[in-house]
Amino acid sequence: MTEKTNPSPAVIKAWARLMRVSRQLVERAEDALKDSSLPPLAWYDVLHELAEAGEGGLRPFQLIERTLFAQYNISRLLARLEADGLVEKLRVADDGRGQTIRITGKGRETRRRMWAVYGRSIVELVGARLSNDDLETLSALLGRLRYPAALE
Amino acid sequence: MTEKTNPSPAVIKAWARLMRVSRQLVERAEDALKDSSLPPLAWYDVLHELAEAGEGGLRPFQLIERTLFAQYNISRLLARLEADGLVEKLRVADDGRGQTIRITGKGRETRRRMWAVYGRSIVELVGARLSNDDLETLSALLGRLRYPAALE
DNA sequence: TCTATATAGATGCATTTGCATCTACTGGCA
DNA sequence: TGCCAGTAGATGCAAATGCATCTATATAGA
Repeated sequence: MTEKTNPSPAVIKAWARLMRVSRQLVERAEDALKDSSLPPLAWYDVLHELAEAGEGGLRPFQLIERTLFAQYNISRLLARLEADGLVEKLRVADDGRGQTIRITGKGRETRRRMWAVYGRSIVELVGARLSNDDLETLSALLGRLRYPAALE
Repeated sequence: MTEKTNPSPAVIKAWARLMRVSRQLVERAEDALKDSSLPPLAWYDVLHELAEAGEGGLRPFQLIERTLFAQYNISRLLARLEADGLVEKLRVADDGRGQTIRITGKGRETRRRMWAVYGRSIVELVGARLSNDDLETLSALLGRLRYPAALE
């Protein structure tokens, strides 16, 4: 007996909707940021992690773990953020290869302004369309699609 | 009384999971295609639409409607597909501005080979993790997040 | 200690995306 | 017919992404 490898109509439908809806939502959130002359979502993700990390900051490889960006992507994104004065790079004492990234005051301010727009998008695009119960259901279902795989 | 614009924790959680999971799934599906030396997902989307359209083909603007790609993106994607011999561009009689895109035999064959890999990814990543009922529930919830907005 | 291997992060180069604009044709209307 | 706004699609240029590789430091083992 072999493994089943042909997607059922139900899986295909769910997959297609997931692909389509997630792309649409990202696009709309990005558009909202652009309309307010704010940086793209990727910047928010990084600033958010750094803001949560506080004054201790984070190492780039920790950002990679948390955000799913590729290494070279983080490297250049941080360069842009630094050029904009939103983060600062600090030499780290016990590892000469590495650095610690810390968000600056300007970075926090930018994050705050982005959140005002981004949060509004989230409410409009999702919050206004699903009840609290639906949201819980959706989160639970998506949670089961995460990697590394949760226990099945 | 003003509109609520601050996302609840439940919305934020659902949004975050949707963003993260969809990105992970796309990435894994893309990786599977790459591992088999096949073209990226975007090519599949277009070839799929064209295969469904049959011999009559589709106009580029119809592809844009169906796939959500930007106009310039479709324009260049079609150029690449044509260069690879997967589609052909036909002058259309009643509109001198436009063209009709038709999938070739090689295009159909490529689509078939992509589906063998892509379909398997879909099964592994989603089909194996959710029951049929869960899939229906997920599709329904995502359906309510589509644009243009379904009746609410 | 010396060497080999692994890890942190940067970067050169090709490809792709995004934006704005351009060309070509259409269709409405005076 | 002649003009003009609108639509279909292509494209120049700048920015971002992906891939492979590179440098520098760290760590493990002979």
